[in-house]
Amino acid sequence: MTRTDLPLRERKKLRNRRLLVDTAIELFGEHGFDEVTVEDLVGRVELSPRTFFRLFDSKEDVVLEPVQRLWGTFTATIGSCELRGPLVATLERVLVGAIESMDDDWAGQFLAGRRIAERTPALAARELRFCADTTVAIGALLAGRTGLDATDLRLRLALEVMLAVWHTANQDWAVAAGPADPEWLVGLVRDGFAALPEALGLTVG
Amino acid sequence: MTRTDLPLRERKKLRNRRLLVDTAIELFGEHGFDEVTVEDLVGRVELSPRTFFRLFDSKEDVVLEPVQRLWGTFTATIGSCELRGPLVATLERVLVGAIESMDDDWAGQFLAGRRIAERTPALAARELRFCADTTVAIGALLAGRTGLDATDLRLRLALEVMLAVWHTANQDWAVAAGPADPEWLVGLVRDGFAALPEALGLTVG
DNA sequence: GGCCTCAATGGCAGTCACTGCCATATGGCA
DNA sequence: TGCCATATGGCAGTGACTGCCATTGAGGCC
Repeated sequence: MTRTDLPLRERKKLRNRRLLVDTAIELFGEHGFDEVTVEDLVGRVELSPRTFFRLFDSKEDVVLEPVQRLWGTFTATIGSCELRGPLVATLERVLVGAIESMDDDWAGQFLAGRRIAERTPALAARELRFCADTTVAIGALLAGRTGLDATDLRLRLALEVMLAVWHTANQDWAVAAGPADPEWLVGLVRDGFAALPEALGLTVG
Repeated sequence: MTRTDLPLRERKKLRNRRLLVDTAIELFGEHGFDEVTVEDLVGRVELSPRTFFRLFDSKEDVVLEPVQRLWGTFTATIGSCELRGPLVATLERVLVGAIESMDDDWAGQFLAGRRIAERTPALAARELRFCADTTVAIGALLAGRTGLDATDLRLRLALEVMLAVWHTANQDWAVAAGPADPEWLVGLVRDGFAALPEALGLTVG
């Protein structure tokens, strides 16, 4: 029944990681990120603080694990995806694909983490950095595959614009009520990309 | 000769702030952000650590003071600027205007701070958050002035796109050699906005 | 000048995230 | 079973940051 493709030690480690993520999101969501210490958290899952910091680089990272998962698969996909049509369209396709390929429990964790991040500036900052770091990596990958220079302004702008859409979609998803539905997020991402031309042409006053 | 429009006590406070910013950028630039403690820093300017944390919210903030100054004037301007033509064009105009209205020593400090931030993840994250926070404030301001809903997708996208351009311009400015020239940055910002259509249409493969 | 008020500062003790070091325990394997 | 590699725990230490209280010094009033 249980997967045995990994040695017991690895599975134990992964189990502890998952347990910490679940418990952290639950505790932080209920009492607030700053009100729960690492010691509180590891006490709940019978681990030592020292071990926590071997499994995660920081207290923030445990909440942003779903974010890392998403961008990890995004980066993995971008290296082998089909490059057809406008680059922005490709980015949209890969992003949507990455969202749809996530585990069933990803959406709930991601959304819960995002709501915690919204009332915790330090977390919000860290999340922004994850996205920014990823775009740099993606830029290098794409430059290699397309023959463009990694410093090409258009390439970097296209990536930053993808982030722009991603951020707006995220905001709207976090606000939306109801259960965490990744397809809802996909719709918001699509809406964002579709609204780009109109946003650039928007005239006021 | 010296400005006397402020009481002595206020001037002293401001002088200490400026002194701390200057010294911090110098020390962090030479030895690295993580290698210089707050105690090291305040030792150089004969202040207590306790006072440092009353003048700045965090160790990071002292480096990002130029960033705050820029976005502060940007926000101040956006409340009273002329709203004509496409919103994105207005944002470009106000951003350029804000850069050009900075003090003479702003460019050097900003650039030095940016180069420190590039090799200090925590600083980069904080800087991203400043920008993100500002866009939220700007969004609310613009929504009030234009009659748009603050949650309007096109409005938020336009703001995020401005950030996209800003980030690329920043990267290029930090890489560029030579003395810190704000007009050079203005040119990069203009280039970024101008390249947006091409970036969105960019086709590869 | 002398005095009073209040903001700015300094010092101190404490919390908490995070790290290096060493001892211990436990899975993997012959 | 016994050996080795790795994971874990405990401990002591660093450094950012805060609350509290005593002290200093600016600004106004007589």
